[in-house]
Amino acid sequence: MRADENKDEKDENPRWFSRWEDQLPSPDELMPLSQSLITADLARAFDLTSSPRRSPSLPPPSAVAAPLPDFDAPDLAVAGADGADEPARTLKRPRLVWTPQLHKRFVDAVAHLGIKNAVPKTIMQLMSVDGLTRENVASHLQKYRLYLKRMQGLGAAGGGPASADDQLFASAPVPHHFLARGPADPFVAALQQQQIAAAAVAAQQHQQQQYYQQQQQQRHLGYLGSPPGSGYDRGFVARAVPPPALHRMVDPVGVGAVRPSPPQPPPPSVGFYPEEFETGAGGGERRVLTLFPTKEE
DNA sequence: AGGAAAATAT
DNA sequence: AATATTTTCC
Repeated sequence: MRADENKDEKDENPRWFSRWEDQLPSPDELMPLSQSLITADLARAFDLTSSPRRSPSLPPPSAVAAPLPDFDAPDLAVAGADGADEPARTLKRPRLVWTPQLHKRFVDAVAHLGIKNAVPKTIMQLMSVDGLTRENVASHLQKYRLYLKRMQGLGAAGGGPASADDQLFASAPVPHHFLARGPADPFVAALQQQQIAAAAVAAQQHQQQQYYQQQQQQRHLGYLGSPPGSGYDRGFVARAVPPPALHRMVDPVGVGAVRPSPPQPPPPSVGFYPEEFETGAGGGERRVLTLFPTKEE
């Protein structure tokens, strides 16, 4: 089920490189971005204990621009400390959980690729998240597009807060270019604001939730993650660890609504996207792209 | 491969 | 029961 993961290809214009450096390097986002989706279980199953963080066959940057920062893969399950091991039996790929961080990265990738090249494969390559498959991305992209579509519908009507439901998507500011034709609509602007605002909250909540989940799961697995209160946001990528059999969790807090003014979320700096986006290829094309060919751009 | 729909798992 | 993610089909 996992024959080809990252077989890089070739073409990419060194041109964007220059730009990338200008846009991506948001201290906040670049640093913590990469992550390894290879769970400890999986790694073990393959006897890859040493864990060369990177994909063995990860080819030279010449092919896939690697503007996305390198990282320090936070191994989520590093048991072995006090005799707790994880069942590596489950060789099935655990469900990928799209954390706000991951999604952010996804959006970044799409944004910087320009709709033109924003297809599953390229996106995946750009994200360069170990273990991420094309399918994962394709699927997410599908959903994301749907989300954007819905969002476009809102426009300047009497629509209230776009969609407070898609917490995940709300966790990442949608680059304006993604919205087909969205001049300086005050509403759109406001909407963006909301998104951004919600982003922080969403991320936080999601974070908490995730944390909670992990706690539960880990508890079952027998190992503890990072201690609360300190640097809890470690593993950005969380795989749904195949639970033993029982687990029933209902969010203790109302994670369903994102409107009450939270007593503590000082909206951190959410990165914005510069308004670039040109099909830098060939030479001359310079039109604003809209995410997908849903329209006729 | 990409995209959309159907199937599942949570 | 509703979603989030995966798998299948075109």
